[in-house]
Amino acid sequence: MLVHPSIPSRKPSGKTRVVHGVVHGLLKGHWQGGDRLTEVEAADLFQVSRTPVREALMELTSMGIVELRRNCGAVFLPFGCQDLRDLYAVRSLLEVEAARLAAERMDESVIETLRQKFEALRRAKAPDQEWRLDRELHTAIARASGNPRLAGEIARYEDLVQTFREAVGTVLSNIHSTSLSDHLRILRKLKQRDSHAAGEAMRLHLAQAEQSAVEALAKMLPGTNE
Amino acid sequence: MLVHPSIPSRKPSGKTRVVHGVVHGLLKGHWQGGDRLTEVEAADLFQVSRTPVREALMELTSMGIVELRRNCGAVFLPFGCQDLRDLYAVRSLLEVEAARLAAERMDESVIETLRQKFEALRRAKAPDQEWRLDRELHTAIARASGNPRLAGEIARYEDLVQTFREAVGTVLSNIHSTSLSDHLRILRKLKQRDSHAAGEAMRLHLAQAEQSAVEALAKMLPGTNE
DNA sequence: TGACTGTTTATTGCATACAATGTGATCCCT
DNA sequence: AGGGATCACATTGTATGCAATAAACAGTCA
Repeated sequence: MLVHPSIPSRKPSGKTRVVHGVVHGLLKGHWQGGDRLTEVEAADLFQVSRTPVREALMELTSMGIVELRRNCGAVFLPFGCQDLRDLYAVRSLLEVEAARLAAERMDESVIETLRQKFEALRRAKAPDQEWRLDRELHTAIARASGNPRLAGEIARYEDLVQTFREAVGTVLSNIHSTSLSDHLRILRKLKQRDSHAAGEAMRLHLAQAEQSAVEALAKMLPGTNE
Repeated sequence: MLVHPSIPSRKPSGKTRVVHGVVHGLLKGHWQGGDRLTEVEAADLFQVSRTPVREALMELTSMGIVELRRNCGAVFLPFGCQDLRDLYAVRSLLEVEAARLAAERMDESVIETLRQKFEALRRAKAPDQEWRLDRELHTAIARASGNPRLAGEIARYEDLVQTFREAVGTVLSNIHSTSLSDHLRILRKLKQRDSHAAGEAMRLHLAQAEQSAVEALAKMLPGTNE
């Protein structure tokens, strides 16, 4: 959804700080489902005015983190391990379909693009770079589906998990060892234009990612949520 | 996503007016994909300040109508018949999965709820009421999937098409004649807990809705977009 | 002529003040 | 004491001004 400006390195905007701060607090267990947060509370908490807070709360609403209620502040939606599994169920639904559609439309130029991105990912060293290239690969597959709106929804979920990662720092990192072989399998099936197999390979990959994410979350929320 | 306050009848907020106005203009062909709209332009156009305009543009971004670019204004994404088909492809993906999951989890109380909503829909007279009850039925099925996030995504798409309807007035109305039998079939399969059949019934229903919507859009955009 | 740099301008980001609105409590009347 | 109207407060919605930033442009030096 957001286009990355070349070499960002910009100071994050107030809105971004609030979004990250709220997600951070949620993942750290400072808030739970049902808790309320008004605009002035958040503005005071993060030392910004209400304007960026409003924008942040709207973004959090569209992310499914909070729900805005008139004159009641933003109320947190439940967020435990089961909710994370639900999230990955939707993400998997979208990305599996994209992989299926992409397999049917594969041509040489797209295959070459994906191959290059995979090679870049294989050569990546720093975790930050890995995450970025991993995301680029998924984005490329989503675009190859030929359905821009589907690609957009997938990008929303990539934004979401990226926000989670950035909010907790780069803690949960060593996933890519298994992930490389997953990606290789997906690309092989895409190259063969085997729609069903490509979808299943993507499903398997996301199931792995889900398991890692749920385990990481379970460590962060020791018993506070379900 | 948004909870409807009891008996709304409120004056729409400035943000809402801008969102509706932009969507209206888009559907009327006043804007096309690639066109730019800055905050001050929109504020001048709709006679409100920049604050509600900003919020409206962000909502339009999350709806996939425009894309925000720094210091470039909001640029419209393409929106023609093919884009509408893409939209329905995603909506169908989500709602078919919800119907499948719901079928597996059906119990007596949910069946009774759905039956009541269907009866209400069957008895509806005014088009407004029909749309509201139709949406309530879809929402109930989505909730019955047991995946709140999936239900939330479905609600986003229901918001989207509702915004389209409201933006053009209540023009495209007489869809429900065929829709009633569709809904009856879906409910029958759900009641039988036949996951696959329920999903296919939902897919068929949305294919009908897609066709109606595309035809309506084609009439509104006579050749301006593809 | 062409590229580079300083300046100007357009546009967004943020803060503050104010208006509108809903909510809850209090107080009065019966 | 109970019910209803009223008032105070909390919260959101909107307008406006200013600051920050990026894009466009022109002017200069090679």
